[in-house]
Amino acid sequence: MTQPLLQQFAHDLQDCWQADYFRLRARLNRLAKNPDQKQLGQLQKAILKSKQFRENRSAALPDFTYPEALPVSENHKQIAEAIQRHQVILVCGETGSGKTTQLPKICLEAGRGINGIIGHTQPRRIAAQAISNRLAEELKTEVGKTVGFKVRFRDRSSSENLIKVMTDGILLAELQQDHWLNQYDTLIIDEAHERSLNIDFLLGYLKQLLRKRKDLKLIITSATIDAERIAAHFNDAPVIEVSGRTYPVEMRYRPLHDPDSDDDPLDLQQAIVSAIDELQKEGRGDVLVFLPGEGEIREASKTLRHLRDRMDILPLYARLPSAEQKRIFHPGGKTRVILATNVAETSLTVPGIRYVIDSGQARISRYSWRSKVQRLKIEKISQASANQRAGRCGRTGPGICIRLYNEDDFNNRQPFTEPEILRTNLAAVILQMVSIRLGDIEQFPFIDKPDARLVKDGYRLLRELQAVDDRKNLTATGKKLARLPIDPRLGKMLLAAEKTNAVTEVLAITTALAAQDPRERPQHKQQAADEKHARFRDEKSDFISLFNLWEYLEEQSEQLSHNALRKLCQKEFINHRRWREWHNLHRQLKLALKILIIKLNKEPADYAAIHRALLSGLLDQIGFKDKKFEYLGCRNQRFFIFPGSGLHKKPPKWLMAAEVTETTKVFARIVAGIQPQWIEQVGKHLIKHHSSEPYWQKSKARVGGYEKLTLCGLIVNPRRNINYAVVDPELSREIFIRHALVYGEWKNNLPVIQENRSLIEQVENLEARTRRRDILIDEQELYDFYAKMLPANITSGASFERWYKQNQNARKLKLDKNTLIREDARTVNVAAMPEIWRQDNLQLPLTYHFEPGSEQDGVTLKIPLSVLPQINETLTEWIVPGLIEEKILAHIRGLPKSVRKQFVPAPDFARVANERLKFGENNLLAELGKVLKQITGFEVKKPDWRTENLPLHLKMRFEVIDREGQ
DNA sequence: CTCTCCCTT
Repeated sequence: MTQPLLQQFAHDLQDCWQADYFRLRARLNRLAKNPDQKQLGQLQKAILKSKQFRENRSAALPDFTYPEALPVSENHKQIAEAIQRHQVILVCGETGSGKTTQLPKICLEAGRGINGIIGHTQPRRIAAQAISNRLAEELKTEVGKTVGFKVRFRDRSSSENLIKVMTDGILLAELQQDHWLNQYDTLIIDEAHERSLNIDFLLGYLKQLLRKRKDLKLIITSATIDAERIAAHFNDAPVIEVSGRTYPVEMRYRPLHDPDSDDDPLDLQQAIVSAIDELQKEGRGDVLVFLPGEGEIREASKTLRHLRDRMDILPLYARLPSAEQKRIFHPGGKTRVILATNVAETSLTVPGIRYVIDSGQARISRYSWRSKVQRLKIEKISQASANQRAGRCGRTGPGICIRLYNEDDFNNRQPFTEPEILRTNLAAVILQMVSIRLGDIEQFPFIDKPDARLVKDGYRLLRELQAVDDRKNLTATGKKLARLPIDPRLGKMLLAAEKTNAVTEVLAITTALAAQDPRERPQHKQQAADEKHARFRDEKSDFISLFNLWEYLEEQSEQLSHNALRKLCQKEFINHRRWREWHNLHRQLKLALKILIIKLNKEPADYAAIHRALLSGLLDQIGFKDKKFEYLGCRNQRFFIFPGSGLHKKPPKWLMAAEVTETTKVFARIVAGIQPQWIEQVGKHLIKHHSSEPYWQKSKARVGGYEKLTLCGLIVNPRRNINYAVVDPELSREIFIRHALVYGEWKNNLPVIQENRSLIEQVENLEARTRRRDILIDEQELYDFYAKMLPANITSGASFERWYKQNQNARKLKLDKNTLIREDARTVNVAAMPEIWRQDNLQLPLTYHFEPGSEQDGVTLKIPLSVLPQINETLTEWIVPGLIEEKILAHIRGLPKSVRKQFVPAPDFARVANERLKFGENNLLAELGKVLKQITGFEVKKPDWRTENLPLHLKMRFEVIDREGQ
């Protein structure tokens, strides 16, 4: 019963709308395994609805023709056939061939656009919008129906569209949601030769996708010169050449230094002057001069001052105030000389140019993975770029291009400009790739594979931003960053601002950093502009300056009409268009934050809250003022504050920079003063600790030490007190055991420690009394005893106490005397060294000290002042029994030589004499004299006895104590 | 101590 029904469904699926197909097929497969009547009914409805939708699309197919004047119209049949026959084709032809607008129509002719949408991508928003308008016009419909477009901030697309024009960035963003790009049945990637980051990523991705989606067609357009490489990347896809509708351009090479002439080489400015002279002889016509940068343009406009009454000298670069840029598109009566940067090469088309002068140079942005700095150096442009420049004068009639270099130079140049992917930081691309689980980036089929070190560096930045972990997996932060349509550094600032409660301020600032600066400085009104902008300026932070500007403009835009705001912007030197961009970006990000449930703070945030959040995205762009005006940054990089900064005159000790770029010098642009402690806190995960000097910190009963903190080589804190156990628990444990337990340098109330300590003191006292060093087991043995007993995590008094209280085993730490006394010293005669001195009824304490050479060495008798007169000094001569034999020996040895020789060997005489003496009875020397005479018959005369050279420890010391115990 | 190409989610 269900089987034929399922077959019918499978058949009907073929006629469904592409975007539904895969989803419905999956549902059908599930039901085939596990049939359910109710769900089958629902599926049937869904299939019918989708079929109907597709039929509607088919019915909406408009009639169209190809404009006869366009070259591409001649080949439309050939191209349509190629599309039907191949999955990928390349169409190349120069500008003016009409390929951009006609290709979508050719796709319709080839039957595309019904099952799914024909997606057409452009590098620039303005172009996408203009092309969709043009297409809608040619197809006699309104934008938004058959033809839609979608760019940032503006979406006029829907599933009704047969053709959807968008920026390549939009297609990439859609990839995040729909990895299969199921809503499209055809994709046209236009201007692929520009090889932007977006295009290279798309072309790599599409190569993989085409294997999985055999129904998807891909058309790539490119300049002829680049076509082969791209075709090769797509398994030698066919290349269809479409002739351009351009006029011939005569090339003239006028190098600065002519090898055939003895003249001195010209400088660039002189060369421009003579080129203009030469071209004027060819007849009237506007001139477009390509120069590397603003500086050269300013200089050239000065050099060409003398031509001003005959010609309009017009600068043209991206940052040019909008009023000045408009003059380019509204020609006056005079001949125009337009001094332009690369903007005029691709982004802007200057109408009516007859002559081009090409300096052959451009500022090229290159990111150095070695120094992590972006460089903007003047370089020689490629052949492709030079040809593009020359082509700018062949659009309305034959033109002449003067190259300020020679033909050999041209022929020796690189054929193509290096694609952006080889010379930029890849963090943002990698984040997107990881987010859509593209697997190993090394395996990704890029047309030009970026250097492994560049990929590694991109991961490095993502690690620093905590977007990926050590194993290159996306973290929770990384997932959020991938969903924010902004540079990962800036996204990170926003996420950090949630924690510091400064989202409102940081949102305004990050969007300002992502957009272009709306502040204008017209060449001749710089001072006036600076004065107007001065009131927003903050002396500590350029970021705050941006926020001040934001607040002002927001307030004004709420209060004023559109026109009034425009006028205000003009008066205040604010580029209104850029302000709109900033505002739109802000709105878009605010919405994205809302989706992530990140709330904006109502209360103003303070400086620290704002800048700590900003710092989290700029941790590798910090600097320390090392010399006057010169900063030392990460990896020993030195840099200067950009002169346009509000901090330029008052440089702070520590700063962070939104950008670090090398031009004539390494400059930090948009900077703010920071506290080094913030770096320690915000950059915790990147800080390297260099610990040193562990020591026993008696007051805290732990091991203290010091550490130096560095971040990417920069010393953030030269010397910080630390708990050493955190960095080296093993060593700390050793030090703890030695000082706290072995040496007893720990005050505490734990009985086991107290008892062990007093036991050790007893044995030490024994050593003092017996004047020996070898009774107590040595320190190492005591250390080993504790080390064996203590768990590895005991590193301080506190951790010891915790363990001791919780662990019955800890009682085993109790020492006994046998453990403490060395085996060979167990038979020490202690009685001969009494601790109490007795005289009649008097009992006084005797203390012992063993430190030869010291005043305190020997035996000390403590006598209260009150009993001092009662002390029998004669008795004290006998010192203590344990020392008397040594004292006798010393006395014998102290005798004059002639006397002394009667008692050789002296130790034997001392021993025998001692045996015969009665300890403590009468005067020691008198008794000794008697005994010696008994033994030898020799009488020692009284003056021969010397007492002054006797070692100190053989004389009783007296310590008199007054009533207060002093 | 003094200045920078261009895009985009």
